[in-house]
Amino acid sequence: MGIPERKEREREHRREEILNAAQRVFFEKGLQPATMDEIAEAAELSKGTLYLYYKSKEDLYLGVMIRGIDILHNMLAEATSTDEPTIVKIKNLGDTYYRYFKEHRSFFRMFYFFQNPLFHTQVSEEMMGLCHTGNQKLWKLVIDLIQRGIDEGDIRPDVDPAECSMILWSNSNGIMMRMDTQEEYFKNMLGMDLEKVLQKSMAMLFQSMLRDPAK
Amino acid sequence: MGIPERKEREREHRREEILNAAQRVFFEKGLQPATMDEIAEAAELSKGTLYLYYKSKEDLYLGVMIRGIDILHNMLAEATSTDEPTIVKIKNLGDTYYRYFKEHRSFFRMFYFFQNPLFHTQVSEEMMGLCHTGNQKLWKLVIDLIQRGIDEGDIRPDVDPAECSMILWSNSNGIMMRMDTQEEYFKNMLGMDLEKVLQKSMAMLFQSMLRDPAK
DNA sequence: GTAATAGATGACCGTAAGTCATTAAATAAA
DNA sequence: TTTATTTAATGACTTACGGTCATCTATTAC
Repeated sequence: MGIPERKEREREHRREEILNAAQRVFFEKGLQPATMDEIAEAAELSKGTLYLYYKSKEDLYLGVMIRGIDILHNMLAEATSTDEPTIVKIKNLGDTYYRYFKEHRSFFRMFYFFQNPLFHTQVSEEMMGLCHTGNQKLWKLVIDLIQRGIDEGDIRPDVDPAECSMILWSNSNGIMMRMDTQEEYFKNMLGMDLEKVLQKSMAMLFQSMLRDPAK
Repeated sequence: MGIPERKEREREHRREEILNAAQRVFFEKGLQPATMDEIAEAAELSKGTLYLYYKSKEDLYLGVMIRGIDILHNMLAEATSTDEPTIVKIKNLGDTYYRYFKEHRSFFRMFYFFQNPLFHTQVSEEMMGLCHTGNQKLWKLVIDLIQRGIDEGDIRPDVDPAECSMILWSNSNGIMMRMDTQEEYFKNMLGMDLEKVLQKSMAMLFQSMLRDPAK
């Protein structure tokens, strides 16, 4: 009796197809301007059908965002699976997040939203759970690596890995958000080259984590 | 002929009244859920009248947000108009922003929005200009103070005041955003006390700015 | 007292998310 | 193979809300 299995596969496939369509429309128009009718048309389905597969527009949005989280996680995992010293890998994390920002800008922008609690009022428990899982995987990856740096003696033992991750994340994210929306503004108003600010600030933060600031 | 003047005063007064109503409704319900009908009712006016005074819902939102910027600016200005040493004043900036976060949470949350470019599609040039002006005043206050710290010799001369402000802002803002939305989550998942993380990270950043890290 | 102007109103419009009765297709039963 | 049943898909419809505008009202000018 393979019918239920085949149906389940078909259902999964359709969910993916809908997500593909949603991704195209979201990336082209943005969350707010994208309409369910447009997504339905892109998916070559009726609007009603979308709601058989996803509870709400926000759920669709989160579905796409989770793809973005996975991509980032894969990039970070790859960047830290080399045979370089741990301290170099930690540096790689920052560079990789910046590369993600440059290469997957649309995904990066989606993270803005999730940040804002006012915009997930219609999200299903399931999607929220997936988001948290993905998020946790990201944090774990960074925290574990810093812990390893401590264990290996390159990073000061009084550094708290979780706190340290938070600081690195806040700094890079804050600056990249500015780069995304107001790069020109900051260039003109304050003569700031945000890319340089990012590099310098990350270097500074790394420096202050090191046991031996000579290196 | 004082009639035009009186009318102008009345118009200003009504604009303020509408903004008061909008603020009440936005603070109670949030931007998305708040409706123009509710604001009109709170202002004891018809919806059409709101549009005689403000171009759009987003303009109203920005009007309220600008109040929040002004409050923050006043708090920062006051915190740095003491006769303490400059280096202490810089420390005060961070503490004051945190106090703002605690005491004016609703205003702090409004800043999320402005951050997100997808949500000001209906904003008037005028309001946008006011926002930028307010924003600039904030940056100027911080940058000038850091410059003074350099001039007085407490802060390393190779520090770039604008870059430095950006780093301090990114860090504190990033952590406070997390505190706002996910304080419990980070406490439970990673055992992080975000308030402590904020204190420690700010201390660390100040430290690395100092000419003589002894103090 | 009347005309002209400015201010306020709320019914109305357009749009878009989400629903649901109906239809179509696929599977199971006879 | 035909009929019944379950499952999937549809799109017209409902609801909600931002924004508009012809109409009405009050104020000012003449």
